[in-house]
Amino acid sequence: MSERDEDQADALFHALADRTRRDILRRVLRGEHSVSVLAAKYEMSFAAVQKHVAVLERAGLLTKRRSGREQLASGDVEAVRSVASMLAELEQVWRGRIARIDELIALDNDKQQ
Amino acid sequence: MSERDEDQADALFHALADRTRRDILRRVLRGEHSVSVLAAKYEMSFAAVQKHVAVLERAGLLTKRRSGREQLASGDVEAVRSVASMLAELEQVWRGRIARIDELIALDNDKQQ
DNA sequence: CCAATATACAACCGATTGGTTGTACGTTGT
DNA sequence: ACAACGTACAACCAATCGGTTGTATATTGG
Repeated sequence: MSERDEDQADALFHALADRTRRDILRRVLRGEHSVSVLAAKYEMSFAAVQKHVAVLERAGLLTKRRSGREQLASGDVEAVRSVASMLAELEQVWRGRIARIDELIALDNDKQQ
Repeated sequence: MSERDEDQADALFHALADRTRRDILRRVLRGEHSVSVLAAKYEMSFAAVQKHVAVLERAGLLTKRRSGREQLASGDVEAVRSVASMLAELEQVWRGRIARIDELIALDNDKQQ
């Protein structure tokens, strides 16, 4: 695994490790939302929400599109899938362990016969 | 989604948002490793690695088992799967958006006929 | 034209993070 | 018995995080 991939993984998991950001992500996956419309949903300053959006954007989990004075944020499902595939990879590592255990059991059965 | 679930999600994503911890998780998913054996693999102090293991343990991504003076850590694939299912849920949110777009297209086609 | 709106960004703050060293304590091998 | 080993945990530190307020800039509606 390359250094770039690890940086990307750091950014993705970090972005997801905050409930406000996960909630923003759910909203923008549902459809486009301007930053100020998003900000209105939370009991924190506009600037705070804007920072959360920026973290999600840097991780690639959402993209922004200008429309007049508004900035419309939209969730990127491909980035979500890339995280899912990292976890699938981890599960594969675990499957290898089970396969090795099964192999040992099989060898043991052979011996006993 | 309950507050407890959100706390758990915070802990899980935070635990995964560090490359050393992801690497430790890969190793312990492959099989049991003592904390000191894990510590030997990284260019940082034993205490630092021990803290990383503790973060993974608190998130439920690994469990420890005492064996004499050693503490054997083992990865928990169920916790990995629970993260994967959170992402699947996000992807479902996105699918709803697509479904609504398709619906609008269908309505538009009806009008034009 | 200009007041209101939407955004961006810097500076600041307390809490948390990821690392260190040092100390303490149970377990083990000789 | 005791030195070496494996672990736990506290105290500390610099850097980052999640939040704030304040300021600047571009766009819009009346």
